[in-house]
Amino acid sequence: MAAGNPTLYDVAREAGVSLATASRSLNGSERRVKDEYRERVLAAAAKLGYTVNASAQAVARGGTSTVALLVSDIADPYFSTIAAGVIRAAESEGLVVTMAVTERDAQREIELVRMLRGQRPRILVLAGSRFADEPSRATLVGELEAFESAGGRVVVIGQEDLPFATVAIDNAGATALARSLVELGYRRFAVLAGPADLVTARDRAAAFAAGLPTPPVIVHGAFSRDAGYAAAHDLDLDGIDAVFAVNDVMAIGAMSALRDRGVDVPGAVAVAGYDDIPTARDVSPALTTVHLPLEEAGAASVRLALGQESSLPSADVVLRASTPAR
Amino acid sequence: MAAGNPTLYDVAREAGVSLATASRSLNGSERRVKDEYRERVLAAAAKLGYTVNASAQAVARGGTSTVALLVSDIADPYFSTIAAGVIRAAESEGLVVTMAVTERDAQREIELVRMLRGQRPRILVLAGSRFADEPSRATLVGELEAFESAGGRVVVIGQEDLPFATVAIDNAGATALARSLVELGYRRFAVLAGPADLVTARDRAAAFAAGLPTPPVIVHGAFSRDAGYAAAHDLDLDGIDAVFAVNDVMAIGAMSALRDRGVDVPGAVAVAGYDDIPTARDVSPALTTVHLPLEEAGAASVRLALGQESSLPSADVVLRASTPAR
DNA sequence: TTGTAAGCGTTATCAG
DNA sequence: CTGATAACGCTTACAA
Repeated sequence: MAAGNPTLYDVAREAGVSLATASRSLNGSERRVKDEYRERVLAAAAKLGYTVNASAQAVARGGTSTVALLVSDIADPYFSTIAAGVIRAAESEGLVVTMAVTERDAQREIELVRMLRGQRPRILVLAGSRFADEPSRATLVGELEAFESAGGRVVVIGQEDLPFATVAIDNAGATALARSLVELGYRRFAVLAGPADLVTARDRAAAFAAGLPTPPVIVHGAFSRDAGYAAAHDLDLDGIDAVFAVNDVMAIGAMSALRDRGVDVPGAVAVAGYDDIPTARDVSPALTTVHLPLEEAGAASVRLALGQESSLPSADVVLRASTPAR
Repeated sequence: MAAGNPTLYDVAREAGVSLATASRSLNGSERRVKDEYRERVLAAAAKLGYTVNASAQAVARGGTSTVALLVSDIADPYFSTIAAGVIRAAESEGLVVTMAVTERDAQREIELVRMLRGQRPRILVLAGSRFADEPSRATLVGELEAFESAGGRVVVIGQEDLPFATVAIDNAGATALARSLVELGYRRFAVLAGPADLVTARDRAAAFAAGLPTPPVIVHGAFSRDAGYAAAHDLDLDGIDAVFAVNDVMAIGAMSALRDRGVDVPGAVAVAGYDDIPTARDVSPALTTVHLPLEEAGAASVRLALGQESSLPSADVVLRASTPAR
């Protein structure tokens, strides 16, 4: 029974009409086929279990209906939330999403862009912050420009550091957060700043410092939960009354480390993060953070690519129990 | 400059060879082309910025190199972890992943399977538990059988309730968990059991009860964090000393609800979950749960489809601070 | 409105 | 080992 898929030709034959008529009834633009034929075709298609061959369609039409999404790590809630938005918006436009993971490797990212280019997606969405002074940056930009000049649209979710349409993720909210914490009575801050050359991490750390009367202690590390844990584990807490991690997963890792060290949070030191991932409200104490409209950003990226302007909610400080008033 | 992509024909012309030779140098099977030609082709391709058109390739070859992945909700850590595994394994085989989201809607799932079938993926992975007595089940099975008889492979991640290759997710670990809790001294249990007709939820609740000397209190609801919160919010705690939620996100929601109610966890009641999602260890108290090898399951699904048998680690009980000895 | 036939970009067969 | 050329499944002028 390993039949292979029925083709449009099979359907046409079964329905007793021409290939063209079958095509028009099934996929072609509106109302150009006599109802009787159309119905016969539909019936034949159903009977044979026909599904259109998207590849053949793409070749014939000279383009696909897919959006390619490139993320750093799909298991990270930051990206999976963005992905959810991209998929939701894409589906509502009848587009299918193909996805790849860079693992924050710039070289790998370029290879993946090339591979995804091969799919001829309509839209290519790049989520995930870039590293400063990346030698391969020019190659990446060249690849993306080639994609656009061949008719594709690229959209970046994150910072405005690539010359393409971008859905901006607001990192300046860290300044407002810093001010809020100062207002609550905190004075001596440590910042778990992530990688020194990751644009997002750098921007957030800088924005946070900008909201402070005096410079914080800065600790670098990776951008992950485990790095947050490690940094907080080794942190010299002397005189520190609040820790700001440049993203929530680090902040949550840090809270775990402090707990394991026997440090009272928020009694001895307060903790704050950035992103407002879903679990931020479920850790104990619930995590103060800056809410980012990530799902919306994902959805906005495909709308932007389609030429539909849409505005994002702002990034708002969310004060929770991890930073009570002093 | 809106050139459109260069075709293989362009490359061949630029290199001064035939289409066939260009194809063979770039994609065809190994070593059949004189080095000089091959190099000329490679150079021409690089110069023109050629990338193979995957759709055309698929039409010509009669098949794609993609794996289609269907999940209930990509923002849920359970699925995003599985997705990470699928993507990792797929990439290592040179396969690209396309992905869609069912939102736990059986009708939608069928539509998506049809749409994904249109992409002619090599492999179709279905993650996400099914509902019992689904009237549309037969339709789904028919669709999947058609896919297989046309040469595709379907793999289900979850329970053995569909007649296809499946990577089993072990729900029986709930019995071991129950026994562990009894051994720790707990006696009166409440189970946040999720939807009564969701196979996974039902299996876990039943398996848990099977490990108990006396029947627990059962509360149904949705399978989400918010449902866990709601259920725990309304739960009659009288005489209850431990709550088991059939997945971690519910358990974590429940912990938040108990905290909001002013109930001491684990002092007054202990809480346990299932899955061992990454945040399970970061909530406070850290959550006792059953560890599931989700990433591995995702990766195993594509390996299984490719005929490479691979075994999964077992589901293990992980005792943490949310269930101290009584 | 329908059918014929010419592509779309690749691969694969089959002679040179 | 190379090069014409016929598929592959579908869309879309162009004719009828």
